[in-house]
Amino acid sequence: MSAERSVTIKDVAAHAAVSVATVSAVMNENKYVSPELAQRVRASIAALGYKRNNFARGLKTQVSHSIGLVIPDIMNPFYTNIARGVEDVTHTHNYSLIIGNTDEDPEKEKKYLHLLDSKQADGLIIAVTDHSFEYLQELPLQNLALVGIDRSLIELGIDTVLVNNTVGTRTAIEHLIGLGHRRIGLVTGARGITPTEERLVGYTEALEKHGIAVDPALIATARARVDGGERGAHQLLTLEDRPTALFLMDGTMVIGAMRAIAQLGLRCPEEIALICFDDFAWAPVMRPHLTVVDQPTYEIGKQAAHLLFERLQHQERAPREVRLQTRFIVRESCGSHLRSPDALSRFHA
Amino acid sequence: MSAERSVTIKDVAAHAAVSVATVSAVMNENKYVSPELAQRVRASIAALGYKRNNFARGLKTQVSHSIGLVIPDIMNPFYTNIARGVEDVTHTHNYSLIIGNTDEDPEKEKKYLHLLDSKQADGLIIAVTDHSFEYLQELPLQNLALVGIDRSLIELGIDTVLVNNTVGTRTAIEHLIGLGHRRIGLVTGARGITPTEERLVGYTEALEKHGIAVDPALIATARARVDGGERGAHQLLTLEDRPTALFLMDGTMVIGAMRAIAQLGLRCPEEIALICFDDFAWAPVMRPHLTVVDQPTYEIGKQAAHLLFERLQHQERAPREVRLQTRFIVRESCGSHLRSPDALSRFHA
DNA sequence: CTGAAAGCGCTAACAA
DNA sequence: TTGTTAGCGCTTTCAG
Repeated sequence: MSAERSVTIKDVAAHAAVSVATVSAVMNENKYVSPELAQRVRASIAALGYKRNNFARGLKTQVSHSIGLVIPDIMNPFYTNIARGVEDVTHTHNYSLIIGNTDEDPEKEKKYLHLLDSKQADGLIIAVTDHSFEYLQELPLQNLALVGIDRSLIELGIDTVLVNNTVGTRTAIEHLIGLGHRRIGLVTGARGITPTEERLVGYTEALEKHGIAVDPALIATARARVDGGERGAHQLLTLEDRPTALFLMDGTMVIGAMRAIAQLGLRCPEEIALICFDDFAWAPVMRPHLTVVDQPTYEIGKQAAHLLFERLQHQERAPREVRLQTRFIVRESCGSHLRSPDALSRFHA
Repeated sequence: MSAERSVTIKDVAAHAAVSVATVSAVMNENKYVSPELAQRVRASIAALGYKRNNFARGLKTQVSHSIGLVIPDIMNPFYTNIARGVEDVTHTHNYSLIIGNTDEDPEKEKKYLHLLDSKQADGLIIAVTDHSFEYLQELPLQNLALVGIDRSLIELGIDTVLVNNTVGTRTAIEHLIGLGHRRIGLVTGARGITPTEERLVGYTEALEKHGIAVDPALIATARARVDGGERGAHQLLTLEDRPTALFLMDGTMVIGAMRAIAQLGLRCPEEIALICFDDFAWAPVMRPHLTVVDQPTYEIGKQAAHLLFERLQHQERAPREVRLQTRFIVRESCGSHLRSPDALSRFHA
């Protein structure tokens, strides 16, 4: 069973009665070809249903017209949106997008990096699992353009796009403080990665600005998944002196937190206020409607892809770090509307 | 700026003082090579940091070790999970996964098909946008193994994996009927695609079985997105003789439906019962907790990928259609717990 | 303006 | 058991 010999550039040349060089020239539009010939060639291509072989092309040019996206988990809505953003611009460039989930496992990450490298991907957008800085540098990925997302890689001279985590967090925490909260619990994801550390800074800054001491007991570290959020929230909510508000670092964790709250028979926001990073379609349809620090996820992906294609053109351009703004969306879970009719009406507007 | 000439198999051969054929043989393990030589070759590979050029390899072998996944939208959790399932098995095969979103646009779909074809993807998993049957056949995709998901392609001799839509829907509708509902509204996605049509059959069967006439006014067709769900639900709920229950065909639409319900000031499930296809992490954290027809989405992706890799091995195997079972999960939005303490306790168990 | 021909790096006959 | 070599299909000088 062998598929019939697929049609090659030679066949097209023969059919159009020109040389292969001419066929190549019309396809690449990089040489003058008389209109008549060009026309004949195009007709032959259509007639034969010819499609250029990407292997042969790549072998010659060393470009694959594909880029990779390496992220922890596509099922996390944060990354899903990013992926969509990346994919949309990739598509407009007629490139293809290869996706790899690392599950925050450095080994898996390394494997993907090598896989994409051997596939001769032209570039890579990556949310590194931890500050694997040296590791990334050591990798023999010389020909691979890189763009980091979510975790800053600018110190490595790698283009990066992320959000202003510090400000986003500080704003939310100050809002809570303004509502009278003094014991504010924080459930973080993995330590050491940019978003966690920067948000921790925002948290600390907000507290200190208002003369509130940071209580380490109020900071739980957990897996950035539903179960992690549940565990982290549970841990904090079963403290003798439990917090009156909780800040979750991601949109999956907050689902776990709500489970923990329900399980402990607490009422949100009356007994425990709740704010989290990431907005999503169902946030407004949860009870209570979630107050969130929204990240422009789709835009992150888009910008990262733009940066990547830019670098593909201009290898030598200086590395850039793009900081996108978060948006604080007050709904109900922070308890604003309990004290301030204003906030509530703003939401319902 | 030219990256230094990358090391080739020739360099390795020279370094190890053997022929290129030997180097190739040890890498592919398809020929006997004496342990000493093999050792030497491996050492040279490591020493030189040699990585096989995928273009050259593919040009020769015509296999790319990559497959494509063409879906309407990765942001729909249904497809997100499928993608993850596909990706996981792709990864174990050391293949890479190329993703394309069609947005249900046949042109975009066609473009992706061609892109993947020209990239010489070894196979493709696809959720076709509509019954583009002839279209798919006409495509000169001879060398591309295909697997359909969600939409049945078995009549085209293409492996397919989907769920038992008819049974899933019938069960849910009968549950509603058992609860006393007689006017049950249906918000469908695009007509003509397998899931829509099969669920329509399930709906009809359930009604007819209980001697209830199908009222066309109770069936709304809409875009399978949040906004479509909202519009469709709104349309049905503003009928003079509005339904007492709503069945939504997908997990994004139901969010829209809940918005419509809230906007119309209706209480769910007291005034309007609600059931939808697809379960998701946040379904249990919505108020009311959503009663759903769960689809094993991750498993669909996994099975589809398995089918694809199987076909890659055995081109001639007869096409198969895999039907996975849905699971009816009673929570609160159907109103069961209002009438039946049993159902409620079952949920809380 | 068009064509001939030399590889790109690898695999797999075929020889030795 | 190992090596020689002919392409895979395309791009791109370089001649004409």
